[in-house]
Amino acid sequence: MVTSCSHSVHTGVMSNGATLHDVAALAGVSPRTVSRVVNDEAGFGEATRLRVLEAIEKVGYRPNMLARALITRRTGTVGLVVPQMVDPFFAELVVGVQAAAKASGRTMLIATHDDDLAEFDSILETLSSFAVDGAIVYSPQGERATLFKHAQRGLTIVAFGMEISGPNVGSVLWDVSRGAELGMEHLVQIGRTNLVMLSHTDAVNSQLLPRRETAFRHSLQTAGLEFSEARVVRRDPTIDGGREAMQEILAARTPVDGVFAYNDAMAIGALQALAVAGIRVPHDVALVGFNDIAMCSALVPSLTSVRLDRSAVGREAVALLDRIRSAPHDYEPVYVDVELIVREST
Amino acid sequence: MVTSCSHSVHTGVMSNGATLHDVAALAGVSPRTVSRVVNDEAGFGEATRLRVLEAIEKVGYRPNMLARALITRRTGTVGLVVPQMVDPFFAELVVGVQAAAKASGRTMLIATHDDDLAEFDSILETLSSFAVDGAIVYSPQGERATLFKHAQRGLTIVAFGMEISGPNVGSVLWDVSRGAELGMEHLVQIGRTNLVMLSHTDAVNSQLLPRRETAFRHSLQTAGLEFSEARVVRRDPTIDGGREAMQEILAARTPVDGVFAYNDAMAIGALQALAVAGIRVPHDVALVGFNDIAMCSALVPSLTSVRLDRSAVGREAVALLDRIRSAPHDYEPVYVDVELIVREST
DNA sequence: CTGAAAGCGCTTACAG
DNA sequence: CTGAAAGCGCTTACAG
Repeated sequence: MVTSCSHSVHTGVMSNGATLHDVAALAGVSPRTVSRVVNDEAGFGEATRLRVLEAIEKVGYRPNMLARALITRRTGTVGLVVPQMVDPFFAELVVGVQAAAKASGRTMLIATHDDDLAEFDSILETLSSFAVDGAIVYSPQGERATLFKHAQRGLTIVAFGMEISGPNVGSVLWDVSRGAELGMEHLVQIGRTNLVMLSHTDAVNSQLLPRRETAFRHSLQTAGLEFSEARVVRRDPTIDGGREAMQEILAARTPVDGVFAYNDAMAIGALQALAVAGIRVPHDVALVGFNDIAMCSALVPSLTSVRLDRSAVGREAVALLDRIRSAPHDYEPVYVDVELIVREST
Repeated sequence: MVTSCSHSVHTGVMSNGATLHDVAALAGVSPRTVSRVVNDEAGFGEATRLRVLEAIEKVGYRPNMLARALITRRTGTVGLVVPQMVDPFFAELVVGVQAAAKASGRTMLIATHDDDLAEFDSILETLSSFAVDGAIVYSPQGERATLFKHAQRGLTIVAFGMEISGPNVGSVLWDVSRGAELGMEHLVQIGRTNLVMLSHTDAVNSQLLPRRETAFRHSLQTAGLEFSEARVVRRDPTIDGGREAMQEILAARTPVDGVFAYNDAMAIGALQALAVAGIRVPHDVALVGFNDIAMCSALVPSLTSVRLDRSAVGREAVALLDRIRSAPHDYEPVYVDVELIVREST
């Protein structure tokens, strides 16, 4: 009985090739029976099962997922697509989704689109062609058409941070406005009245970005505090941007005892500018960040920030993916709570 | 002539299915000819080509990579496997490899193993079964056996940060010891004589970690400075760990005017501890970090650090992958230069 | 409890 | 310049 692998027996390298046929031949059964054993289908004798298992072991058989997926259209894999990983917010989001994917027994493959729409499209194309069980995505600039296109072609998609739903596509969001209000209410509650916001340069043009600014204005109004344009300074959402914005506010001698930052990076920059200027946090100025990246608790003083539960986000995304797959109807967007984590900076 | 797609014509959802056959039928040619056009094989008339292209457009045909890869064993995809993404060092390494992969026309799929060997093994298994063109990996704890196993089964592997080579596996490294020496030589050169090191807790047990400590001792010796155990404090390689280590040194009243940190996170922690203690950087104490994460230049004072060129690392890794694939012989490990980036902290 | 046949969507020799 | 046949490695009805 010949039981050698199909490929390159003589090369020595890459014993890549044992197939169902090789196992079947060695075990003296049909490929169909080996398939049954491999997939735990039941409908075979215990003796047969042992013989097959032994043969599998002997030839080092591993099922070819490509062949399997070509038929079943399932791979036990989910794609995760984010803009980038250098921002800790996304790096930590990945951890949350990863945990959920693992818990559901799936391998997660990650890709980054760097806010490039063509790249995003190409990534979804690749994931589609690999027959991933679904894609969990953070769309560039909240772009929708690409999502609908791939969903319509058969890719199950869950989008983060934007409201979208339709055949084969759903979304998981968090209430950014509510988060911003929590931060602002906290500043008011601890007695701060001269509040400023360090905002994102693009906050005026984008679909998604202005929500924190709107919440800032709204919260001032609710607290009976006065708003003026001088109280919002916009820069890149980075440490450098935050430092510059804070310096500009100090240079303009705008009265300030409370700062709300677009994100934690800007808050860290503000912390530096305040330290250099000899202004004490929180004694003279209280400071609130956004996202609660891991570094917030390691800063001196540690930073009060708005947290999104990334594990919850991951769980909800994977769960929604499964619901859509089992019945591809429209699903309501899922909301995940945000909370304010109060630390030394306030 | 019937030209409808193979699947679920009546569902409306998921027009997933146009195949070579559908295109061929519409264009009035054989599937073989469509395949030629799709793959730019040449050997067909211009008129035929146009007719096929039109048909492809009309039915929305996209080649099924699963079917193609089942035969060709190639996918135009490379896997990147790292421990995690929360450490900016890895997040930034991903950027470097991503750029190189894109430049070579490939899509990169990333996975994280979280230093779990079983997870690492399973990820390589998945990548293998997807027939990626190769895997670029940062092995957990420098583990080798898993790499050899998958390489032998046919997966082309390039490993980071460890010396390994063999059939189907190569490596790209950087000289950590040299980097540490550069940092130490710089501290000595600017006149610092009381040097301490903030080291990694596990630096004593591991294969990879002790190199920086060894370089620290060696550099002291070269400079004619005295070494004592009190001059090395080990903690978690985090901001908190760095702060604690620095605080311990200050509390012990160990004379110190120069600090070499295991990585940038520990250096940031040290910066905080020094600031709280009212010690000026670099006037009283000079500080050198390791890895040169992006944040180094945004700190106040900005942090001198040992930089690894992540773009170069990415390029070398992808290039080595191609060389191994084109001729799977043993290749010498590739070394990438490290350099010291001097900033305000020294 | 088990197997022979068809086929997933494509490419690879081979023949004209 | 073009096509009919075989087959990549597996699963899915179907038959016994």
